[in-house]
Amino acid sequence: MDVELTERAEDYLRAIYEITARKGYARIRDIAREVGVQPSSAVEMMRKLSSKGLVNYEKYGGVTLTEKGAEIAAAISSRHETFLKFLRIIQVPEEIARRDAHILEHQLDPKTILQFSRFVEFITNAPDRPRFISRWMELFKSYCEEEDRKLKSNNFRRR
Amino acid sequence: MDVELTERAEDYLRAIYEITARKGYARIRDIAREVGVQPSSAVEMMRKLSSKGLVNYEKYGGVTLTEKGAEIAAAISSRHETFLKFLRIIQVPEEIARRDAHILEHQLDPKTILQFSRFVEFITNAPDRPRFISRWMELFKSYCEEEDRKLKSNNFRRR
DNA sequence: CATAAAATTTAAGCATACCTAAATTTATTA
DNA sequence: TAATAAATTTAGGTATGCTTAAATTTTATG
Repeated sequence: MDVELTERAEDYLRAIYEITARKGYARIRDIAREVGVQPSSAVEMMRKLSSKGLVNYEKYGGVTLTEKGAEIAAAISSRHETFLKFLRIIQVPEEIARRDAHILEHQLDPKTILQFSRFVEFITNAPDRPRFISRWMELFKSYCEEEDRKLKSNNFRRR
Repeated sequence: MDVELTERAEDYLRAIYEITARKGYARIRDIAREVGVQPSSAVEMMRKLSSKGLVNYEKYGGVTLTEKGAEIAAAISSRHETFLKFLRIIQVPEEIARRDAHILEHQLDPKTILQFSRFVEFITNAPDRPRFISRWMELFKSYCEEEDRKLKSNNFRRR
């Protein structure tokens, strides 16, 4: 039942998932742009994903996800969201967070991913201790700002 | 000044760093075992790292890190420690944490790594708020245990 | 010290995934 | 609708990093 996927194959799947969510299907060109490769590379990967039954791909036709492909892509996408939220919590700037969430979403042990998502859940939704949590976030943010100030003044001294 | 390294090259550097810390030098066999490849693959990588001036390598001789190599390896190793500590904080089991720290130590943006280490610092060393922090850890741990109990009883019901 | 065992290296090959350039197909527009 | 433009595909290559098997070198032992 389980399909072995390379990190890169997962990147392509998530890309297709996001594009099809927007416009119903994905063209080779869209996929290539999203993943950051040349169209010929995207074609190559479509053949592989198609042979694994994860995408519907016909030469010169639009690409869509099969049921199996969509299921896997949704899981990847959900992991992605978890890591994005997590990076925001630890105060990583938005643009960097978006980039690095892509890296985190691969390879980690399911248990690790589970713990990441519990952390996010604990921080954001902890239902009966909101004051405690908001205090945590507040303190961590102040701590980071203080550290940033230290960094800046160090840089200044070095020049 | 900066050297471009693949993820894999970093793995080898850290392996050599750890082995030499233990016994002063590393043999091809040690490196291969540590990285989890065949000796011939390790030889191949030694040639590359040597050509970049990161390791001292002579055919049939022990491998050591150059000054530059040691500097880079130390940075990688420190990142590794940060992620290991982090995974422990979010209650990832030790064995999995050791494995996944290797994955996290690559590719992430320096700012992201900085924020991870600040988080660890904040949780473990926050000097003037130890009661608050130990309370945080305690609460998060309870939360995870509760969730684990839920998982178990769900599994039980499904059988 | 000769020889057997162990370690290392070389050689040849494979898989992934990327690229450019040329060929082909599809879409657009004059 | 014919010609041109855009998109896609194919072909041929490259780089990384891995493997096994054979050759070589080093180390250990009878």
